[in-house]
Amino acid sequence: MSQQEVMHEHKPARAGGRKKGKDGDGAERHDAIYHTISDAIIEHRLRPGARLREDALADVFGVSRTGIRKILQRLALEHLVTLTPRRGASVTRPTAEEARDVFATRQLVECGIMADVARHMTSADARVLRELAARERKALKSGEQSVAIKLSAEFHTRLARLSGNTVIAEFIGHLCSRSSLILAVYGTSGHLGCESHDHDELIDVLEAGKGERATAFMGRHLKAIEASLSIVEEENEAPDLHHIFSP
Amino acid sequence: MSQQEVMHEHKPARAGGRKKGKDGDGAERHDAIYHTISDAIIEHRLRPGARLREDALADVFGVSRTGIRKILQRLALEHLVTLTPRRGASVTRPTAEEARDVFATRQLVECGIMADVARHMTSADARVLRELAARERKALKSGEQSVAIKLSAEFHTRLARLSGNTVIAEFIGHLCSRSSLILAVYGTSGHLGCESHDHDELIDVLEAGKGERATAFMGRHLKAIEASLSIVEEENEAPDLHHIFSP
DNA sequence: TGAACACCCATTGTATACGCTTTGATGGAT
DNA sequence: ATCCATCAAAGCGTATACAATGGGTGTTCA
Repeated sequence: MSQQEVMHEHKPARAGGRKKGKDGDGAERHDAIYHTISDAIIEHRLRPGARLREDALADVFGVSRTGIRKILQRLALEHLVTLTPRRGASVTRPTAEEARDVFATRQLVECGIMADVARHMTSADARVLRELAARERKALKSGEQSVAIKLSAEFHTRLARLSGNTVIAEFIGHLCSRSSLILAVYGTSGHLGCESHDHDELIDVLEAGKGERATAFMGRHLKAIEASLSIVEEENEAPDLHHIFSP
Repeated sequence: MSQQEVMHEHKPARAGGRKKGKDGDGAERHDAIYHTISDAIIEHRLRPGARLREDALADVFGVSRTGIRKILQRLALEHLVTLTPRRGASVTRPTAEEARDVFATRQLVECGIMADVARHMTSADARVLRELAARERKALKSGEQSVAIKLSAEFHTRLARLSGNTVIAEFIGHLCSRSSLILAVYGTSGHLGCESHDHDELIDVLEAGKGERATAFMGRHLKAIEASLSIVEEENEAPDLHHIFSP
């Protein structure tokens, strides 16, 4: 019900296209839709469990179901949405096990690239990252959790890209997206995501070229995030109506 | 070509279908096709660069292009095929950089899970893995490189699954598939893939619970594989004809 | 009154048709 | 003779139509 407002930018169709009026930009259009939906999920404007009906999305974005299906499949392969055979798509609700595995994996890979990142980081890179961290802090302070969460994921993703290893950077990007989902389900309302100044400190250490210290710092940082969650198996599917309404 | 007989029943669709027999297997059918194509790529029966035309595949497998497109997209997201906008699909030809990144990543993650694998491995697991290793050695000896390559990838993938971390295991599976492609492009005809007895030795160490030694062993193992390749940037697409013909 | 069955609707799965882009060829002009 | 332009064909991109399934609801019988 609340996911409706996500798609405000209706779809002025492709009327205005330049030169080749047609939809030469069709591919880009799909990519844009993908990012719109993806962002909405990462920012928790589409909560886990939310259903994503194909023709609803189709006419919101002004494309046919064919294109939407393609996008949903892509999201499914990234584990952001779950495709149940005859039931359609819905935003993935990560299990406790998945949550633990994702963070264990992040611990391994994000720590593992810190040395490389420290080696490659330029002052320009540091500036961009600090800018991100600043925006994140500001969003956090002004209560815009959605924005803060997305910025945090983007920070980690960009950081990974500095390792120079495209393969692992892409993977870390996916892990960060999934982490946003995990925060949505298992996050305690108190503090969410990364501590305010952790990211800034991390940049300092990295810019100083201290790879080993950065590795340790990232390890603590991720552990802190995970510790702030309450990852407990909730009574899945067909749950606890009894438990809810009994007292 | 053994899949031909599958397709003669062109698409009487589900006309005559026995009651529900129907396409409860529709999804499974697509999955089967996916694995068929995927295996063909991993086994080098479809070499990098090979074009995969949609309607050709469609009528080979007796489904419509719609289903094929879905499968090709999935393969594309796993980097096994490359989708060029108006030109269709072709088996990915990994770049040298990609090859290096894949192996660097494998070094990090596969070594990183050895401790967990050593902890979880049961004698039953060891038996299964030894069986795989034996089949791989046999295939290698009898000159069936295709089979050996696939078995090697499967060995590493199964091993990763023993870590208990589904997320990282899936990732490693993808990396192994991509490695098969890399072998196809950069492999020197001499020896390919894993040394004959490496896998057996690794199982011994793991079964003995020596996590650290297993980590080191895996590190050497992967390094040996990478060293057996000749990863050099080949003049990619429309390259340096100038450079080639100038002197 | 409760449970089971049947029907209907909502929604996905699949195929096909059409349009556009690109590639390769052929013919004409310089 | 070579180069360029126009045209034809082939293959991908998108939309739409149709079939089938599963769930929800209403009704009926015990």
